[in-house]
Amino acid sequence: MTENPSGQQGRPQLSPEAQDFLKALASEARQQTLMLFAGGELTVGAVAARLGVGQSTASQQLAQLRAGGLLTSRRVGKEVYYRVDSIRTQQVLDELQGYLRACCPPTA
Amino acid sequence: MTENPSGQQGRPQLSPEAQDFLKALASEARQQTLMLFAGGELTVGAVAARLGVGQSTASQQLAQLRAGGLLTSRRVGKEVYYRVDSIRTQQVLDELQGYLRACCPPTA
DNA sequence: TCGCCATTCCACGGAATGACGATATGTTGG
DNA sequence: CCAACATATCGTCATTCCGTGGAATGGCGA
Repeated sequence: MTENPSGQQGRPQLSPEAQDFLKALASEARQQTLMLFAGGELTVGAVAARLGVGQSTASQQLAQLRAGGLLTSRRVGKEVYYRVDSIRTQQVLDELQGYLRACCPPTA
Repeated sequence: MTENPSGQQGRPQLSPEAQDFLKALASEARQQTLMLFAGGELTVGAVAARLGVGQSTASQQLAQLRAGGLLTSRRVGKEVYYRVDSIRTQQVLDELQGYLRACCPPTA
């Protein structure tokens, strides 16, 4: 259990999205996946092909990145295009920065 | 494995420290641990007591947070005091921000 | 309606993580 | 030097995570 048996400790003040953001980026595989989007939009199939992984794997990774606010998706026909969500990414990053300042004031 | 047979995709451009930073913060338990330091310095024993975990567990968590650039340590007698490393934390955060901008230009 | 693409769920192995106890390292005091 | 204390490290075990392939579901278009 990564759990807290006594449950006495308070919970983190980070939003669930920020939690997912960190988890999404903490994986080297997902960092690489994210880099694929430097060129623009990509479909699930395209990502799977470039990474050399199964289609369901790609779909899951993309879902995690989307949950973390790093990607958005848009359905075009039968295909779904993913792309970077710069705005939300920046927002979460700002939240993170605020969290770190709150927890650890640059005092002495 | 997380390997890439084709080896075409480069490795992540994030520094090892930034990697550790993300991994350290991706854990809810370590987020809580970090919050303990809002008040100032703490020894390993104090952290273990407050978290209600074993001494070795606390030591390892603190080591991970230190590896990620979030904490520094200072030895006083037989005790080791940990505290937040605001400067390095900010540096890593900046690197992260740069990485995200690089991978995902706010194009269209 | 049929076929395609994507998503979701399943169960499975392997790798990584987290916590613990025991032990090693290091430091202070007697 | 030795004993006692605080920390670090090591070995082990349980749990979680990751990626896979396969199958079922849903949406959309021909």
